[in-house]
Amino acid sequence: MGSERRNERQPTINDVARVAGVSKKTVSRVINRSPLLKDDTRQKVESVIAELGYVPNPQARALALRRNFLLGLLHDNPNAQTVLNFQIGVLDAIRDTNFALVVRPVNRHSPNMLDDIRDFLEKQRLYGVFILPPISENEELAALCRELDCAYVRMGSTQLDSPQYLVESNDREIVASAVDHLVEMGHRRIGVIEGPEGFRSAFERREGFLDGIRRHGLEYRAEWHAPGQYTFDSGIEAAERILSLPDRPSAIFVSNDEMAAASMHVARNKGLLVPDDLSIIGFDDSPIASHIWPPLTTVRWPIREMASVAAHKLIDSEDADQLPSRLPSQLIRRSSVAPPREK
Amino acid sequence: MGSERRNERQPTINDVARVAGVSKKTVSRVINRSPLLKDDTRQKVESVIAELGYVPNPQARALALRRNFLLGLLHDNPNAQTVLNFQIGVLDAIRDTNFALVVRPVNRHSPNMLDDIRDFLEKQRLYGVFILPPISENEELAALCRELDCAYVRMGSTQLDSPQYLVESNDREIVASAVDHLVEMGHRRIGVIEGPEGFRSAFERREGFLDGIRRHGLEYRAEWHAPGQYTFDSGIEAAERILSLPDRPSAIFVSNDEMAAASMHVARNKGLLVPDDLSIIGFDDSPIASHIWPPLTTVRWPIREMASVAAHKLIDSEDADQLPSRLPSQLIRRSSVAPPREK
DNA sequence: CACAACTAGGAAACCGGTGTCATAATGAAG
DNA sequence: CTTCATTATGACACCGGTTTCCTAGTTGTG
Repeated sequence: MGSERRNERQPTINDVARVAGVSKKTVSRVINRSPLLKDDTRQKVESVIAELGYVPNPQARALALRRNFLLGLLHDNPNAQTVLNFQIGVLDAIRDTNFALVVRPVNRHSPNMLDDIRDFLEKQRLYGVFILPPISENEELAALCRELDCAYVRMGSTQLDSPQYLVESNDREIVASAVDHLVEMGHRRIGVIEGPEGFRSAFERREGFLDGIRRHGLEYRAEWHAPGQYTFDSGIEAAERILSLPDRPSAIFVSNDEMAAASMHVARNKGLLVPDDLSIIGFDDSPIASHIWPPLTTVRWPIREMASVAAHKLIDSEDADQLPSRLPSQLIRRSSVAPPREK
Repeated sequence: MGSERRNERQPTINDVARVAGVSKKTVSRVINRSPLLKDDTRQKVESVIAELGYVPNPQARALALRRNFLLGLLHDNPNAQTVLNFQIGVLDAIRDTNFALVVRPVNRHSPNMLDDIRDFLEKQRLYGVFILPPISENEELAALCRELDCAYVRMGSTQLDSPQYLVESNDREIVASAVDHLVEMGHRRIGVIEGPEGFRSAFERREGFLDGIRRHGLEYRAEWHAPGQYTFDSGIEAAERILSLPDRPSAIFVSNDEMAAASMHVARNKGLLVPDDLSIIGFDDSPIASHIWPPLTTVRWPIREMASVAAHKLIDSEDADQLPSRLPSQLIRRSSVAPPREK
C-alpha cells in the first residue's frame, strides 16, 4: 500500500481518441507504429498522448494479443552472484521494451518441482523462460515447456538442445587453455578437483582439463584427481587429499571458486605459500575469488552477455538462430598462479 | 521458443460454462470461491474444470479487476546473496497465490534511476513493490510510488516510514549485543570498522556499537574507529589502520562481512592469529563468512522472513498494520571470537 | 471525366475474465 | 395454496486494448 488510491484514473485509449478527435483504432496504430498513418495524424495523437500522460495498459494488450510480456527465470542455483548477474543481463536486453522479468527460484531436490513449475507456467502464461544450470539439464523440464507451449532457452550446458533453445559457454576449451596457462608458467605436475558426478558442467570441465593435460603430454596421475561437490567443505576434503600426498602437484585446477578458496585455506594450513608453492586456478569468478588472498585466477562466464543473448532469443524468436549460441569465457588472471618453485 | 504453437487452444471460461451447462458467471463464482453456490453446482463445475484442465487467464482477470498480480522488487544491492534470499522469501509467501515476482535491478548512481523506475511502474502497473536497502532510504523513490499509486514496502532501514510501509530489523540492538558477547568473552578493548557515511544501516550499526561500549563502561578511543565503504578494499585499509596501532584492540566489530574478511586477511599478514590475537565480528552472514578461515561470527538478518512479511503487507494490505514490522536479527557464533590472550 | 487502385481511418466484434442487477428457484410463514 | 424472504443463477455491460472488415477519400490512368 503506497497511498490512497487516486481519484483521477489513468487516461485510457478512449480518452486519447476523444481528445485527439480520432478513433481508438487510430491511437492504437500510433502506439504500434503502424506505417499507414498520415504524419500530421500521428503527430496530433502523439502530442495528446504526451499531454495526458497516457500509458497503454499492458494487461489489456496482453489479453488482446493473447500473450503477455513476461519472461520467466527458473533457477536453483547455488551461486547467487551468477543468478543476479543473469538478471542484470536480461534487464539490459529488455530495458526499452515492454517486457519484464519474473523470477522463480525452485528446488531441484523437491519431488514437486515439475508440478510447481507447471503450475507457474500455466498461471502466468509467460512469453518465455530462461532455465539456468543445473536444472537446465533436466529434460523433463524442457519437455514440460514444449508441452505448455512456452518458449524457453536453456543456459550453460553443452549440446543439450538445438541452438535456438540454448546459450552456452566454452567450458571445455577454456579449461584446456587454463591448463595451457599453467604450462606456460612452467608447471608440469598439475592436479584437479572435480565437480560432482552427474553435472554436465563438471563433466565439461574435467574433459577440458584432460584435453589440456594430453596436448602437453603431461603425466596423468589418478591420485592428483579428487572429486568435489562444488561446496566449500567438499573442497577442504579434496584439497586435503591431494596436498597431503608426498609427491603433490605444483598447481591445481579447481572446478569452482568455493572449492578453490577451500584449497587455498588447506594449503596455508599445511604451510604452503600460494602461489609460490602451489598455483591455483578456480572457475566462476564468484565474489569470493577477489575476496581471498591472494586473489584467485579463475574463469569468468560472460553471464550478462549470455543473458542478453538469451533474452533476444526469446523475444526476437524469428532471428533466434542467427544469434550466437556459444559465448566465450575468459581467464581472469589474478595472483594465485606463479611459476613453480625450484625443487 | 519452445515449440510450435499448439493448435488446440487453452479452454476458456466459456468452454467450462458450456460443458457444465451453467453460465460463465457461475464458473467465475466457483473460481473465486463465492459462498453463494449450491454444493452440487460447485462440484459439477469443479469436475469440468479438472476434466478440461482449465486455468483462468490472469491477464483477463487483471484487466477486469483493474489490478494485476505482480509484485516488483527494486534493488541496487551489492550483496547478491541477500537479494536472492529475499526473492526466495517472497516466493515462500506467494507460492499458492496468483502473484508473481518481477525483479528490477537499478543503478542508484545513475541520474536516470527515478525516471527508469517511473517508466517501469507505469508500464507494469504493479500491485506493489519491495524496495531494498540502500535505495529504500531514497525518499524521492517512496514519493514516486505514492504518486503512481503503487503500494510499497521499504526494507531494512529504521523508522523511515510508518510501519505499514516498512519492514526492518533491529540492527542497533543486535550490534549492541554483539558487543555484549565480546565483553562476556573478556574483551575490554574493542574497535570498530564502520560503514559509509550517509547509509542508514551504517549509522544504526555505529550507534549500536556505541550503546554497547557505553553500557559496559568501556574505553572509547577515536583511533580504534575506522571508516569503511562496505567493500573488501576499504576493509583492508581500515584494518591496516587499526591493527598497525601499537596499542591495538583485542577485538573488532566490522560493519559488514566483506570488510571483516579483509580484516582477517590483514591480521594474518601482520602475524596475528584470529581469534586468539584478535576477535572479529562481522555483519550480514554473507556466504563469505563461512568460506573464510576461521569461519566468521556475524549477524544474520532474517531476510527470508522479512521478505515474507513484506509480501503479506503488500498482498493483505488490510491487516498490514497487524503484521510485525521489526524482525530480530541473530548473532551467528562461529569461530572468529575467543577470549583475549593474556598480554 | 469516369473508373480503378490504393490509402487513411472508423465501427463493431473480440480477447477472457468480473461487476451489477434482474430473475428463477427454494423454503418458511400465514 | 398463497405470499414473502432468501438464496442461487444468469444476462449483459464492462475492463482497455487489438483485429477484421468496411467506407470514404485520394491519386493515377486512359
